[in-house]
Amino acid sequence: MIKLNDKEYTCPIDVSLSFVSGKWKILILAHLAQFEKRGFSEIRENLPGISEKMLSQQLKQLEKDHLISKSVLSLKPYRVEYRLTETGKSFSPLFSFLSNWGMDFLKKNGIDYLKDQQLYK
Amino acid sequence: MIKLNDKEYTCPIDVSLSFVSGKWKILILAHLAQFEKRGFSEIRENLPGISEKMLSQQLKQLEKDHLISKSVLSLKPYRVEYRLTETGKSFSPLFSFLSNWGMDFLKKNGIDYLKDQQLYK
DNA sequence: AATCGGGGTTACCATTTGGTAAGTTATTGA
DNA sequence: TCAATAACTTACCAAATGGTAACCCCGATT
Repeated sequence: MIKLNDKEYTCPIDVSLSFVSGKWKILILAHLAQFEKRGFSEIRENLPGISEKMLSQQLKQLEKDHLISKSVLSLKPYRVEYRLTETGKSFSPLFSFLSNWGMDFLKKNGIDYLKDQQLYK
Repeated sequence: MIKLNDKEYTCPIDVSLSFVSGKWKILILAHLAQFEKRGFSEIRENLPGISEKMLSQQLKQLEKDHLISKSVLSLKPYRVEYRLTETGKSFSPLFSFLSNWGMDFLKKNGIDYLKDQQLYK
């Protein structure tokens, strides 16, 4: 067992997973990898089905883990901006692998995601 | 939204994640990627903390999703062997990325996993 | 004055996930 | 004969996760 910050990990993969596991984390990170900077509602609109509570929770955890950073653009009215940190960006190969794997799988099942993308509005 | 087999996915990444999300799945797959073929107890011993119930559940799901295959070597006594299918093997880049990312992170935190491995018996 | 949009929080509840412990069948070794 | 090992299953319970809905402030638009 590996011990770090009072937590135990069975192996390095376990360490990595502790950052990105959670129902929406990878999806949020991948979105930010694509768009550079996004507001709360922009992220929400890109993840059909996520509730504001969930989004808020996951963003907080990602921020705590230093994978994303939040800038408050103005207090009144309250406007924010989320973006990946360097640590967050270091997961990019993960997002592209998962995205490519998923597109491959879809293709084998008769769905051409890239071609049909306009259908998924 | 992408529809496949009565389920909905927000994007290709979501499709990929549906196969490998779950507390122990990636760890089990990565172990099988390393060892080719393993019995039930061999896997369990490699994942400190997993219960037999969990291992049994996760193996069943992985088998149902065709990421691993199970061979029954003998009925009396009951002996089995698990290994990755070709689909399972196609996730290998994922395992190596996560493993390398984890080792990098550990190194930045003063832990040299490769060097200290013998300590983690 | 009322509504919309941005960016949230809170309370409550249901579902899912995970943990513990015990039981099962069968063989091998001391 | 007793214990250990392999490969599970089952029952019961606790904790974590996730969903719904309502509520908050604030400013701009209609």
